[in-house]
Amino acid sequence: MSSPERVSVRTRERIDQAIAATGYTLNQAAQSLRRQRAKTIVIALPNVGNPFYSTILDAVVMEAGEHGYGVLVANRQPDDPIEWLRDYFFSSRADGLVLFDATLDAPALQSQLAAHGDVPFVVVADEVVEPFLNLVTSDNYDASRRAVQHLVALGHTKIGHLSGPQIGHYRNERTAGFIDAMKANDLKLCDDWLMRGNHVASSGFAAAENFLRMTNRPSALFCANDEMALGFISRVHQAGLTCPQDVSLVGFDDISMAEFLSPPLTTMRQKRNELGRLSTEALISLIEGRRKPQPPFRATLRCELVVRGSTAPPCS
Amino acid sequence: MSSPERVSVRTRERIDQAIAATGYTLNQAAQSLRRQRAKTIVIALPNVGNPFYSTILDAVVMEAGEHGYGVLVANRQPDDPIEWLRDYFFSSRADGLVLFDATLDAPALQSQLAAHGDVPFVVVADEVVEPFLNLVTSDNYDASRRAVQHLVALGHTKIGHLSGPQIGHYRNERTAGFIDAMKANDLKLCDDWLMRGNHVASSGFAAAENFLRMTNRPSALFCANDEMALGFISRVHQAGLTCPQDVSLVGFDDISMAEFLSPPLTTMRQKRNELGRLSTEALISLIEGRRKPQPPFRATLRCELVVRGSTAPPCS
DNA sequence: CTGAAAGCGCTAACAT
DNA sequence: ATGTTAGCGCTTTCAG
Repeated sequence: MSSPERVSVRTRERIDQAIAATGYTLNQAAQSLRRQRAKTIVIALPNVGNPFYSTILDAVVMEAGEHGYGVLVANRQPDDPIEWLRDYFFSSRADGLVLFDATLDAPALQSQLAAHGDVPFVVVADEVVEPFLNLVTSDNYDASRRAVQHLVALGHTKIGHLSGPQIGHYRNERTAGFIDAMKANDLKLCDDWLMRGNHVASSGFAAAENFLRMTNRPSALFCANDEMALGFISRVHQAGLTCPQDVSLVGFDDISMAEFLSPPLTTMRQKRNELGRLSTEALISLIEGRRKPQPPFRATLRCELVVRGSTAPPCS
Repeated sequence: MSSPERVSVRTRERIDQAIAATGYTLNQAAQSLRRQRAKTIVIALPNVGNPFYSTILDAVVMEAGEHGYGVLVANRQPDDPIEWLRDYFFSSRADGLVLFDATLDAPALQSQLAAHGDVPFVVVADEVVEPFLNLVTSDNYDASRRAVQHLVALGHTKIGHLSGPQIGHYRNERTAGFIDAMKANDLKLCDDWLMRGNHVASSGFAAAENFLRMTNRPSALFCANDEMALGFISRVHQAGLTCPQDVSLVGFDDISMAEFLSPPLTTMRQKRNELGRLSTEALISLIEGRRKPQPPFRATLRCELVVRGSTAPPCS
């Protein structure tokens, strides 16, 4: 019975009593079958083990729960990720998708899902993906500019960048922001100082090897995420140099540990809770038809610079 | 059709063709309803955001996926956690539970679930919970002893301990292992050196405040997890002391970042992947009746000491 | 080996 | 305001 209003108060009471007495619970499987709605969403992550994603997952689960939705985690992709995601929906296991993986070909997925009855999905990514997709993102470009600005304000002129990977043909927003900020400040972009990592600590470690071999080193580095900054500091310390005396470092994300690193990490905080909450809320509105699919849902969250010990004026 | 053998090869072929042609996908909701099986398990975590749990979640999702099971994440508990978990099962949303939260009253949950048709569940916890429950755990007691042994071997005699919280009336295995190892080595247990934290970095930070105020400080500290060790180091460095010169530190877990801390953290590695995989495998066996509920499934995984830079012989 | 039919528990539509 | 019924898509049983 879905219309509580259609029944008299007295009957309602008797029903409630019976429910309490017998311990009745609605059978979700039957309801799903009948309603063609699973009250479940899927969240697809490239890697749950990553502390950045897990906090978001937290927020997604919270928000979904408040709307009575369960959250299925889809962690890794087999050979054909799109095929695999399709299954969740065509088998009516789930009503929608929060996609945290720009390495998936979102437009292709879109057309796949549309072919079988338009499953709504929301992308959470750093890149500004196709404008017809629902997207929640941070102001990566602008945040990166502000990160550089912070270093410039401290007096740095020799600034390097450790970027994340290039995703498909999308513009890497953080790298773009870095480059434009350097140009805006008339600072030289040295090719050697533009390094590429893949968002894990070991790639920061490797970049530091590089850094240490340089004869002309930058006095500051803007890292595209905190984990790479962590790896970088690790190697630098190992070589007997110290941060921020020998090199200032700005990270990105503000993972929970950033505050407790040595030195505490200056970083651009992403509102990860908001990313998770907002995307889930939008998805559920879409599923329940409260929001029209056109125009696409778009949200950009502002990042916030958190100044800690890893940045200081240059030493020379 | 569930018995592929009952049909002739030729018919089978025709069926497969039809499937390919029409893009048929099995409707999970209907199957669940008919079979009274959701092919879904629930994983209950105290906090997904914690990097320790998220890696395990990773493994659980993997293993479940290989058996065709989906994984629902149940993150936080409302007022009555047991009531709330019950719902997943009585509403036939899920067939079993991996419970990563010893703060839940597992025996009470057990009886609740048994009342409504015996939902199988497996507990993953550090404490040795009731022997009639299915449990996957690490050899926490023994691992802690070995952690102390490592410090003793380096020449430490003044050893402190930063413990995790006390869960219900269970014995804190790591603290017990620490105490027994100290006794076995005829080392003095100083009350001041026995501190309590709650597994988050800030509690390690707070413990270090304490440490710094001591007139007679231990030369080494065994922390019940890596995050507390991180917080501890952070505060100690801030005070101008260094690790391991002024204090040696052993952590527990070997979270992915431990290797990249400054100094790299010596720690007891838990096989978190195994914890996740094994518990899920056992749960699915239980669900599918391949394993009999009696005797309970019990597994204890050995931890492994990973020696890095945060431990050294005492300096004086 | 194949076809037919009942029914899992629910909801929406219709009848009273 | 309440009662009845058909049918969601599947599996299982029973008949051919």
